[in-house]
Amino acid sequence: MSSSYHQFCPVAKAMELLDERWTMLIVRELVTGSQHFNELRRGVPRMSPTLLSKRLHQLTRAGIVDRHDNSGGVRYVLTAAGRELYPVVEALGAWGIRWIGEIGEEDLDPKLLLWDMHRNIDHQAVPKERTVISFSFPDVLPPARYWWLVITPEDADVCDADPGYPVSITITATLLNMTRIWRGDLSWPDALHAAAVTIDGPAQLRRAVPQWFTLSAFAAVDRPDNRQGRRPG
Amino acid sequence: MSSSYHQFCPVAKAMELLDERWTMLIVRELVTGSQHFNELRRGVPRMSPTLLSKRLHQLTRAGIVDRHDNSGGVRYVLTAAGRELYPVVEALGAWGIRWIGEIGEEDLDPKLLLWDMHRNIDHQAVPKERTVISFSFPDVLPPARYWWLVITPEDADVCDADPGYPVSITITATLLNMTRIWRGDLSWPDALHAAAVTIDGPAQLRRAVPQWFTLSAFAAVDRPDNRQGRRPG
DNA sequence: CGGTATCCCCGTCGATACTG
DNA sequence: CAGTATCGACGGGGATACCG
Repeated sequence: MSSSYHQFCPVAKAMELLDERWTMLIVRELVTGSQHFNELRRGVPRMSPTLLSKRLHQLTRAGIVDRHDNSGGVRYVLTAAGRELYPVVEALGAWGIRWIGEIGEEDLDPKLLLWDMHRNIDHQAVPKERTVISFSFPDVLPPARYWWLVITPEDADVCDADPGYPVSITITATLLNMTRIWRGDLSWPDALHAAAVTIDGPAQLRRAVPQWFTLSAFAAVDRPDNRQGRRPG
Repeated sequence: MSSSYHQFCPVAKAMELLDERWTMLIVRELVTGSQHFNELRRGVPRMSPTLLSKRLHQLTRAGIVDRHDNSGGVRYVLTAAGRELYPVVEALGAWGIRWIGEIGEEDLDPKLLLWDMHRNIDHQAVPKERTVISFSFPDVLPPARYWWLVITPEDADVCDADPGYPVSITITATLLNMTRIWRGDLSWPDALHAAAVTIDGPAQLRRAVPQWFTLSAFAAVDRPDNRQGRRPG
């Protein structure tokens, strides 16, 4: 229970509910479409389950989230009030991508990156057959260096072990560069031209890869001044 | 120093800087135009000076605020990055006013209310001569029951003691109702009609009073469903 | 899958007093 | 006016283990 600011200002009243650590990130996850407890956890892996549980209770009491216990598992769903937090998340993200360009070593996480990417695949753009993308992050120590994305027209799965299917495309990049592409700090064309990322596989697929991913929702936000944004085209 | 979320998501990076207690309220004050330390304090009176000082340092280090030490006193001014937090404050306030209609006894503060009102006077609408408005909050215990607003074409001052000038207008309302008017939860016409507020003074001035105040920036936000908003006209 | 229980540390914050 | 100094309590939240 966060304490009150003792102010009638609506900004203060809103922040009483939202300024606690992790809360906005949970809202972000819910806005993104996660609903199940363990699904939410994947979006905030460094949060303890106890604390996540507590926050979900708080958000429920605040009328931002509804807990549905239908058969099929428990689902946390945004209420009308919760859905209207979208502009807040949007404004925060747009500001963050514009003004916090430097992301540290500590902020990088291949699992989180793959988890984000798998949620933002343009299934229209991917081949009808099962497509397996192998990711290699040469700068990451072996347990987390190799990842696979298994994409079908209906679904996408993240694997941290070789799923066994033939690999269609291999993407090699430092974790930072792959993250920068995802965030829109670096465009695919620029990255390929500078050899910041390498795509291996049949030429036809290789050229198509950038179309497969809808990048971060904030990738398209304009950057201040001359900072690198997504290149048109 | 707030700790990191260890996430590359721009929402997380933004909240690392903004999710600490009081921080967004200071940004709100800066956006509103306050610049001097003790001026900022008036907007967040329950914050200790130590903590305000700490937050201002943090915001400065984060590149959100610049500290100007020109002669004329120290001024805290938003940087370009800081100014761009306006949409965040706006989104938070709009959400808050829509979804947090209940404000408790604890959130009411005549000093804060008068401080807000004095910053939002339409000097075009107020008579050319010095205008003194006396406020009376019958439900508030005497030390804080009576307030005065001394308005000139250039300036407006809040007084907690009779400034001595002849009073032009007396406004009487419970602190809650005056606050609800200020927030746009209750319109002037509705409040007057329901006798939730009383305006005493010359008829000509009485009718003009509602024009003198630009209400809270969030007063005009639409309310969900049938909740009371500002009445057109 | 969907959480609770427990433990303990350390940082945050509030309160108050004081200074250039 | 523009802050610092100091101090203590509390509770937030991280870690880990465990349960239905």
